[in-house]
Amino acid sequence: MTSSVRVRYAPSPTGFPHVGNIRTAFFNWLFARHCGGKFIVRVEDTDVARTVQGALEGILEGLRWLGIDWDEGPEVGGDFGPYVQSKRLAIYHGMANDLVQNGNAYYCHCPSERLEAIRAAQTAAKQPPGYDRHCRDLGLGPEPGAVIRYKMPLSGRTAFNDLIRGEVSFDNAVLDDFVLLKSDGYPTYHLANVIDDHLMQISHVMRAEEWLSSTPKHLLLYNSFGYTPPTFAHLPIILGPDRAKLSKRHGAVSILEYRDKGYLPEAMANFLALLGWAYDDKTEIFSIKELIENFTIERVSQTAAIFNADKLDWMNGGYIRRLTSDDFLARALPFMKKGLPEEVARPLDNDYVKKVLPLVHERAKTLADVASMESTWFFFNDNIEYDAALLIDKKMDRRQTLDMLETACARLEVLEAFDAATLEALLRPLADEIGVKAGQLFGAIRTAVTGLTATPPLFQTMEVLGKTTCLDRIGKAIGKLR
RNA sequence: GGCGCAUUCGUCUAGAGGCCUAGGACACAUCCCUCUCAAGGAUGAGAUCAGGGGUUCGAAUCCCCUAUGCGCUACCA
Repeated sequence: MTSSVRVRYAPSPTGFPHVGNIRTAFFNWLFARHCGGKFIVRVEDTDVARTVQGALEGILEGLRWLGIDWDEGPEVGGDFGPYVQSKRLAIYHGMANDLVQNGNAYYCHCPSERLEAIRAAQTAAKQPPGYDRHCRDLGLGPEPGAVIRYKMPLSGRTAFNDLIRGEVSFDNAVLDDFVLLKSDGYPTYHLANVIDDHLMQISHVMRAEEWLSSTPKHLLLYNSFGYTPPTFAHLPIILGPDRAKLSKRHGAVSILEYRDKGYLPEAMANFLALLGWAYDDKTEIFSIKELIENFTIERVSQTAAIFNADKLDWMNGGYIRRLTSDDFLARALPFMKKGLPEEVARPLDNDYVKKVLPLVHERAKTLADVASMESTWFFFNDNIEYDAALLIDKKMDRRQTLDMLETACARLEVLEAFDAATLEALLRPLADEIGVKAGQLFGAIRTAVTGLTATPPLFQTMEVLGKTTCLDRIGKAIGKLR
């Protein structure tokens, strides 16, 4: 299917790949793939001061991790390049000059001190802020330190139909004579964005809601250039639990942090898709393929959404459980290797690790959980520490527990095989024989052998731990009780 | 302050005039399963659809006002 749909994700390399940003990229990508159109990545590095080294790499890495590929952009090129704005400066200069020539823009020589002064005066007088258009009709020319400003119409209304919000309109009178070309020779977002979206033949501009207010500026610019504007769709933003814009103090906000914490890309994609989009009143689990099939802008919500970390955990756990054991093993292994601390067990025995991992498979909410103290340390660390009181069941006393453990230990010692089935066949009847509940016997052994009260199934755990280790640890528990 | 956008269970949402005594999911509670923890199953609590006016035989759904939240109001994007 061919389509004239061309959408773009236009990140500024000023920081890490924020989940809100990546979600915007994802919606654009889903839309492009759904329509059989093109998805373009364009780097908007026009703020020299805020550009940070390596930020772009992180953003692209975040995209790749989620499975988002791009048809044109950095690394892959394309017919409308370069896809980095700092390499397109000549284009912006030419276009800005044209605007000055035909009277739609003008040079402004006002120094920043003056701008600050008028802003201060406006705030003091409770006046609406904005440039006072001092240089608008002075017919000034270029000069070091000068900027080019757009000559905003003083009356009229600019309206457009947003695919998500419907009819939106603004009075031109409230709009500023905004800067098009900065004094350092770089364009502002407004200028570069409009020119590039046109030159790259972008059909739909899907961006965060914070851009809604500047859309009339863009529309006016398209008009001044004689361009046909694209269709706009302003996406709801993502908020933190306190309803404030999602930021670092809410915890992880970089998509790569989620990767490093052991979230699966397919779970993350599914979760992100549901932040501002819904298919129907019940379906929640979508593969990437299903997302592409079903994604439409009409079903994007217009309300800001709070990032619900609990639900992400739930979803991630579900995706982890649905992994085949081989797949789980392959994905969890690196987390096991880098997650366990030096003092616990080095070097790691691969065969042994492979026996441990299946036991935590259905219990893990994230891949990193496989290396947590509460889940697997006892498999690798012989110096397990715990309170002896944990050995004793609520309805039993120290003496009874001691006798029970001693009996069990003696029976275990003479066992030839030490697999789960054999252990269960021995221990379950033993509880009856001693006259305690199975849970009471198993509980004491569990604590003796793991130091914990919540673990994977006891017999499988003991099988992996092995006879020597189990007997040794039960022996120590007996010592604690004496 | 001005302008703009938004407002359904704590959270994510379904709902496009009668199907809604508002459905699903997360979280929560209780129960079942069970060697613990998970997982799974069942049940429950939880929203007078921000408030107030209209329009209509009938409104969560349409209109107006108010409130609240958020965004923009930079030579940042």
